[in-house]
Amino acid sequence: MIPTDKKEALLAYMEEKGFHATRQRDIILKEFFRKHRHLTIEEWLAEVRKSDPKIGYATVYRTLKLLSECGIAFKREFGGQVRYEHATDHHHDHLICMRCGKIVEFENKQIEILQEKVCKKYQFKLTTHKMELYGICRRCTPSKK
Amino acid sequence: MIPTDKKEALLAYMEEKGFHATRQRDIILKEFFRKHRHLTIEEWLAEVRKSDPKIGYATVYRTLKLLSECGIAFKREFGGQVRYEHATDHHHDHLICMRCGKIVEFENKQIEILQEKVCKKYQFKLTTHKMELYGICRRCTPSKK
DNA sequence: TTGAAAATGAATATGATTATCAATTTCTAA
DNA sequence: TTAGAAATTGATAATCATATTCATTTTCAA
Repeated sequence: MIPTDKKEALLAYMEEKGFHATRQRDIILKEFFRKHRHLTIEEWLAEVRKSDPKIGYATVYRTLKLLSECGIAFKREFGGQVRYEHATDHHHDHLICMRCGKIVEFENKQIEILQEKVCKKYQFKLTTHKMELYGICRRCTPSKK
Repeated sequence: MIPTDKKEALLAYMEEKGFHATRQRDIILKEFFRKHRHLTIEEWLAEVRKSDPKIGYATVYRTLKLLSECGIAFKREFGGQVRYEHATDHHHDHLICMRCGKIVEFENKQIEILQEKVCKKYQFKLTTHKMELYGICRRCTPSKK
């Protein structure tokens, strides 16, 4: 369920920092990998509490931060809401349905090449970017019958 | 100083809504057009208070919201900070220097065409998008001498 | 097993934004 | 011009998401 390499990365990071393994962190890690989604902290908290209703708000905050520090999670911000998603080794952006909230990850090398071009034009050295496409997904589009 | 058409747009909007003209709104509008920048509310407040130190926080919030409602300003969000910029008739995105905070507006039709393509691929109907390129501007790049 | 260090979770603090409300200002209509 | 209804202001309080504090509990190395 939990990818071995991710688990090891976390343990190595905790070892290095002198952090302790705890029941709560185990639960949160397990729940994090059970869902392949881009959930808000509120939503992750709800998931985690299905396993242990006593887990606190702050612990979820702290543990998601920990997961992003050791490269297991990415912290994202869509429309003012912080979300944590599974880290990937390739860069990707997001397509968001404004009606149902569905989020699709996509990659487009051509766009990234053009972004580099824009930066060159303005003499900027590109470090990172943020791109979100907002629209209406197929399921939310009224059919034309 | 204040573009006539913008001033008229605001007056028409206020007329329609039954809003009153006030000294504070005049000052804020004037200051808004004095600066061609993407300032935060905090920063606009500071500008406005140079003309009238008694103007309150809430008034600036409300008036910038008013300006965006009638199409004079655009509300933006960079890195968790809300900013208000001059409205333009063409869509544009932003290039942001991570060191000095310099913001450059740019337009790139090719990227927008590719964004449409991505949406088509995932069967989304594109409504709007958000793209920010973060980097280091020329002035902030150490020269290689 | 023990004690130092870290983690938890409840509560509180913070920072940005929004709402409340009494006092003031604007504007319409007589 | 003026009265009064409606809107605005600005100080303050409320809200919301996130971060911090701290006493208690847990972990882990010796």
